[in-house]
Amino acid sequence: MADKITSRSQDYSQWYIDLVRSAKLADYSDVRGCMVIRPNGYAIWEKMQAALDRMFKETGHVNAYFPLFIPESYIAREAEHIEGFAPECAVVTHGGGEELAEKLYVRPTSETIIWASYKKWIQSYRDLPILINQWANVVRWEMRTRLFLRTAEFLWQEGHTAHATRQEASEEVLRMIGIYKQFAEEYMAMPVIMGKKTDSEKFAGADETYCIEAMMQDGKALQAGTSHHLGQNFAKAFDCQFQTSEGKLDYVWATSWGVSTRLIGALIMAHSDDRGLVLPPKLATRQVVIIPILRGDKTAVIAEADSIALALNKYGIPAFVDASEQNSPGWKFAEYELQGIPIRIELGPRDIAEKKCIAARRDTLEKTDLALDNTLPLQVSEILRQIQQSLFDKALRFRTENTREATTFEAFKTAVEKGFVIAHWDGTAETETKIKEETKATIRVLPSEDDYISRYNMNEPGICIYSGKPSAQKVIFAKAY
RNA sequence: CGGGGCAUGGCGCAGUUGGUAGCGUGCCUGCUUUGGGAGCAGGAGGUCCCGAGUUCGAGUCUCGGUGCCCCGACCA
Repeated sequence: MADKITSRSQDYSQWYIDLVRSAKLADYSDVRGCMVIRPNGYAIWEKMQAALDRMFKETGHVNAYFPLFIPESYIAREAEHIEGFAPECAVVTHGGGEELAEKLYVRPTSETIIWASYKKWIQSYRDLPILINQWANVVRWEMRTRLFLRTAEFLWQEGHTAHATRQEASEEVLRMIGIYKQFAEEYMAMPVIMGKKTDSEKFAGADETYCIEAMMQDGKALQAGTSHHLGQNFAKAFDCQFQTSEGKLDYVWATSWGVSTRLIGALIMAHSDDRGLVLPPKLATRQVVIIPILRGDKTAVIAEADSIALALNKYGIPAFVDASEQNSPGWKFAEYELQGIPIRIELGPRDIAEKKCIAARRDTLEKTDLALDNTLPLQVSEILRQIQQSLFDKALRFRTENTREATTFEAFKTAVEKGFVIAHWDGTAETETKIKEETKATIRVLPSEDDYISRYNMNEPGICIYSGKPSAQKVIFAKAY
C-alpha cells in the first residue's frame, strides 16, 4: 500500500499537501519556504511555458533576461514600489568575502532593473514599443508558505512593455490579461473571471491592476494572473523620456504582467480528486498509459501494447507502455491515477482475442471498450477532447453553483463561507477593510467581461451591502488564497 | 511575529516506572503471481535533531538551543 491521501472532505488543505507530495510534484527542501519542483511537477510547468511562450510570441513579444540582483538604489526609486516590496525582500550584503558598497536585492519582480535598461534604450518614439518577456525565478520572503501557491522562491514569467501612449499601454494590459484568460480556460480547463482589482489590491507602483480569478474546489478564490498598467510611474522614477513624432518630450508608458508556478497549484485545486491529480490533456506530458495484463502469451500482449503506443505516438498522442512485472496491474492503475494521466488503456489476452481494449478516463473513472483497429487513435483523441471539455464544464458548473448574490450583510456573511458572493460596494477602501476584518473576505475582482456583467447585472446601481451608501456597481467578494 | 504540533531505518509511526531500539511500508535476493495498490521465504538499512546536565546506565528525566510543519496577521 502506497501513500494515502487525506480526503478533500476531511481536510482540504491536507489533501492538497498529500497530493502534491505523493504525486511527486514537489517536495519540501531544507531551506525554509523553498520547494523542490520534481520532474512530474516541472513537466506541467514546461507545458504551461510552451503554450504561453507561443502566445506571447504570436502577439509580438520577445524574450530576454535581466539580472537576479537589483541595486538597492534602483528598488528605492519608485516610492510605492519599495514600500510594497522591501519588507519581503532577501538582500545580499556580502560578495567575494567582502561587504558590498551597495546592497543587492534579490529580485522580487524586475520593474526597476528593467527600466534602468529601458532608459538607455529609448530615445525616440521610433524605439517604441518595447515588448519584452522574461522567464525567471523571483524571491519573496513570505512569512507563511504553501507548495506552489506561495513559496519564498518561485518561477514565473514577467512581461515588461514600454509604449508611446497611455492608450497603447492600456491595450497591452487588456491584451495580456486576455491571453491569460484564454490560457487558463483552453489549456488548464479552469474558468476564470477577468477584471480589475480595487486600489488596495493592486500592484505596488501600478495605476491599475487587472487579474483573472479562479474558484478552487473549496470555494475559495485564487488569483491566477495579473496585468498592470504602470502609467508613467516607472518612467518618471528612472527618468525615461522619449521624443515624440512632433518633437516633444514625454515619459514612456509602461505595463507589466505575469503568471507563476502558482498556476500548478491552481490546476491541482481546480480539478483533482481524492485519488490524486487530474490533468487536463493539454497540459499532460503523457496523455495515455497502456497497461498490458501479463498473462498467457505475455510476449504477444506486450507486442500489441507496443504497437498501440506506436500508433498513438504517430498520431501525435503521447502514450507509453508500462510492461514492468515488478508491480501488479492494480498497483499501476492506482499509481497513474495518482499522477493524473488522462487516459489508461488496459489490454489483456481476452481483449486481443475480441479485438478491443479498455479505456479508462481519469476524470470520470469511466471505462469504455475501444475497437482495436486503425481507428483507435481517432477514438482516443476524441476521448481526450471530451476530457478537456468536461473538466472545464464541470469547473464552470461548480463556480456557478457556488456564486451567490447577497443584499444584506447577514446573508453575505453566510454566503461568503461557501464561495463567491456578488454584492454592492460603495467604492471606499474603508468599507473594503471593514468587510475584510469582519469576514476575512476581500474584493477579488470588478469583472470586465460583458457576459458576466450582464448575467449578474453588475453595473446596476444599488445600496452598499455594508455601509448602506449608494453603490455604482456590484463586485465579487471571496475568501482567497 | 503570536498560537499549536512534530523531530527515532528512505517514508509513516510505536517505544510503559530510565536497562542498550521495534512495527508498518518501501528497498535488495529468490520463487510463486498479475483484469483495482498480490503472496511466501530470506536479507540490508539507525549519530533516536544538536549541546550540556542528572544517573552505574538516557530515545525516555532536567536545562538550553536548532530545524520543519500547521493555524493566524502580510502576500502571486
